[in-house]
Amino acid sequence: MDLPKPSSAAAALQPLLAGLTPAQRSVVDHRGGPLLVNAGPGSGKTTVVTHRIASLIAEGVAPWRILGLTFTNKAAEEMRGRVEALLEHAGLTAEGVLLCTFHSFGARLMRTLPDDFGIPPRFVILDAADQKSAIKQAIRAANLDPKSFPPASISAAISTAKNQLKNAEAYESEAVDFLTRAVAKTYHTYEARLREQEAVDFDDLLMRPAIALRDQPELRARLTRRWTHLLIDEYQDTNYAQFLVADLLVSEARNVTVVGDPDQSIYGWRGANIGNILEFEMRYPDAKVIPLGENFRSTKTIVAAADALIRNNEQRKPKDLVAANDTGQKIRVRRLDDERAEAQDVVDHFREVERSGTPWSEMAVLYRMNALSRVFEEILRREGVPYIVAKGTSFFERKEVRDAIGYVRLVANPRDEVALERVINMPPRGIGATSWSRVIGEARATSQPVWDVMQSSSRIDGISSRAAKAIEQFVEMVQTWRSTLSQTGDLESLSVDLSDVVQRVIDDSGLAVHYARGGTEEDHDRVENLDELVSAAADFPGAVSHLPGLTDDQMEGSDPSPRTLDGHLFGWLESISLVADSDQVDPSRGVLTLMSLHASKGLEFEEVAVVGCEESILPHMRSIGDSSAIEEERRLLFVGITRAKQRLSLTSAKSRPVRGFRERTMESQFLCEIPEELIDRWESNASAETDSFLNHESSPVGSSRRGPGGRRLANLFPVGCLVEHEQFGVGRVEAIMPRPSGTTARIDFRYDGVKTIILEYAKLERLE
DNA sequence: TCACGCTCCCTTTTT
DNA sequence: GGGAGCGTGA
Repeated sequence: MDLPKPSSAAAALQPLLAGLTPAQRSVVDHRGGPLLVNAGPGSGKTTVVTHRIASLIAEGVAPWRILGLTFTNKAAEEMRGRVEALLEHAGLTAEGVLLCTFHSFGARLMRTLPDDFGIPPRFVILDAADQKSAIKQAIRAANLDPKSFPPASISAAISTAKNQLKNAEAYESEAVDFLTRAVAKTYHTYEARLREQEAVDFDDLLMRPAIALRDQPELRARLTRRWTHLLIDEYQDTNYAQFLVADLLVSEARNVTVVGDPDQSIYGWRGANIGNILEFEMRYPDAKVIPLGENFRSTKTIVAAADALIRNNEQRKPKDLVAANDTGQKIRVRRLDDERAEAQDVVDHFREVERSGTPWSEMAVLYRMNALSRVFEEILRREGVPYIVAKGTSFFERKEVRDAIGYVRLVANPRDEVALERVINMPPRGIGATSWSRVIGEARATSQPVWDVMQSSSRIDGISSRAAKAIEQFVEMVQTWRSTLSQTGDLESLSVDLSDVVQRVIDDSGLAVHYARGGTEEDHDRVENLDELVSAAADFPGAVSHLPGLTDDQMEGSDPSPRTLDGHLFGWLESISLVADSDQVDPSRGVLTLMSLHASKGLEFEEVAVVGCEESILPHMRSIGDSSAIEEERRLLFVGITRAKQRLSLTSAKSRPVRGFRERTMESQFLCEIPEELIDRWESNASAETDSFLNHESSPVGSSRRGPGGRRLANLFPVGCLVEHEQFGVGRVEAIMPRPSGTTARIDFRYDGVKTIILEYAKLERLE
C-alpha cells in the first residue's frame, strides 16, 4: 500500500533539511521507535514537527497513515498549512494526513464507530456552560442541595474522575465520605441524563476513546493498523486519558514522536500530568531523546530573564536555555499607581512602538485572569486602537447567541434537554416555570424523554390548556424545522441551507422580534449578533466528521464530507463546541491581541506586556502556600515571557479593586527572581504610593483583612503563639521574616509539619 | 406568568 | 463588580 518513490524521495528530502540545525535535523531524520523532543521555547518545535511529517511522506509513508495530535485547532491548521507548503515544492500532497486536536479526534472516532462506543453517532457535545447547567440539573435530581454542594466543585470532581478513566460505578466504589458519596450520586444521575439526551461532555471525548482502546483489543488492533505514525504536540500538557490513547495507538508500530517542554506545563489544574513527559523514557526504554535548547525567537535578554526565573523551580530537570539572537533591549518593569495607570502606561508604550514600525498584530497584552482585560479594553476603545480579546467562545457565550444555538441544537436533536430548557420560554410564550416543572415531573415519573412527553402535553396532570397549547405549538415548530434535514447537496449549497435553518430558527422562534422590539442599544447589538451567527453558518466550510479506513476498506477515502444537511449541521455545532481561545488570533487582521497567559502558549509576538505582576494575581491567590502550585504559576510567567521576540514589559499596579474594594498590592515575588541587570525599572513616585491610595479612599477599603504593612501583622503573630490556618489547621509560629514580597512566617503545623507562608495572604487566626 | 429589583455570594486558568 | 437566585407587584 505504501508505494515508495525512491527517485524523488531523496531529492524531495534535501530542501526539508536545509536551514536546520544538526539537532533539528536529527528530529526530522529519526526513523523507527519512540522519540522525545525536549523543545525549549522558540527552538523551532513546529518547524521540526512539520518537516518531520513532510519528510515521512516524501520518503513514501502514505499520508493517511500519519496522525498528528494538538491542543488547539489553530495549531493543527498551522501545521497542515506548513506541511502542505513543504510538500508542494516536491510535487507531493499531504492529503489524508490527519492533524487535529485530541478532542476532535475523539469525537470523530466516536462518530465513525458508533457500535464500538455504544453511542449514537449524532451525539451533541456540551460546552462548559451546558455542562454546568446539566450538573445543576443532576444535583437537583439527586435530591441534593446546590448550596451545600456547589456545582463547580462537583463538576470539577467528576471531571477529575473522568480524566482518570473512572466511570460513575468506579467512582462510587471508592467513595468513602459524605462529599464523595454525594459526588458519586450526582455523577450517576449526570451520566444517565447525558445518555438520555445523546450528549457527551469534553472529558468524554478523551475518556471514552481511552477506555475503548484499553478494553477492546479488536478495536485497538484496527486503529493501530490504521495509523502507523503518531506525533503529539505540547506533550507536557497531556492527561492520563490522552497518554493512554497515545500509548495504545502506538502499541504496534511504536512510531511515536512527542514534542514538549516540561517548563511550559501549565494545565496541571485540569489533570495534565507532567509525569507523562518526564517519564517518557521510562515508559519507552528504547526512546531516543533530542533536546532542542537553542532559542531562535527572543533576544538574549528575554531568554536570560526566562532562564533565571525558571531556575527557581525545584521540581524540574535542569536545562540550559541558549539564545541565538542579539542582546536587545532591557525588560521594562513598571510599577504604577493603579490599574488604570498601568493600562495607560502599556498602551502609551505600545503606541510608541507602533509609530516606530511594529504593527499592532505583533503586540500582545497577557494576563493571569480574564477580568484584567476590562481596563485595557476601555482605554483601547477610547483611544481608537484596534484590538481583539482572544476569548474564542465569547461570541458564542452571549445570551442571544446561546439561545439561537439552543434552537439549532433542538433541530439537530430534540432530546437535547439542556437546549430545551434554555429556549422553552425564550422569548416568553406562556410556558412558565410551573408548567415546565410539570412536564419534567411527568417525564421523570414515566421514565420518558422530555421531548416524548411534550408530544402529548395535554394529557399531563395539572397543565393548563393554555400551556398545553403553547407546548403543542412549540413541538410543531421544531418539527417543521426538522423536516428539511434530510436534504442533500454539495458543501456549498449545504452551507446556504444551514444558514437558512439558522435564520428560520431566529425568525420563527420569535427571538428576532423579541429583540428588535426592545429598542435599546443593547437590543440592537443582540440583533446584530444574531445576524452574525447566520453569516457564521453560511461561512462554515464543512468538517470531516467521519474517519475513513476504519469501517470500510477504502483507506484514502477521497471525500468523506457530510452530504446531508443534518450531517453538516452536526459538524457546525461540533466546530462551535471545540473552538479554543487562541483560535481567534489572526495576524492578518492587524489588531492588538489581549489574552490570558494560558491561551498564549504556542504563540509569539514582537512586543509583549505581561500585566498584573502582583502577589495574589501572578502567582494567583489560590496557589499561595502550595509549592507545586507556585511552580506552575512560575511556569505560567515563563510562558508569558518567552512569547516575546523583541521587547517585554512586566507591569503591576500598587492598588487594584478586588471584588469591589480597592486593595493594596505587592509586586510579584517572581519579579525579584529576574536579575536586576536585565531590567529597566521605573516606579511611580514612592511617596505618591500613599497619596494615590488615599485618593481612592472614597471607595471602601477598611473591610480588608490584609493590613497595609508587615510590621503590624508581625506584631499580631509573635513567635511562639498558637495559630489556626484555614487549610493546615493548628500550628505554632516558629519565625517571622520580613521579605520584600511580604511578611513570611514559618509555622509548625500539628498535622502538616513546618510550612512557610506569607502572612498577608494566609487566612490565619491567632488562638488564645 | 413575567418583569423588576433586591440581596447574597464568589471570585483562575480551558478543550 | 457582577451574576444568580429569590421575592414582590402588576
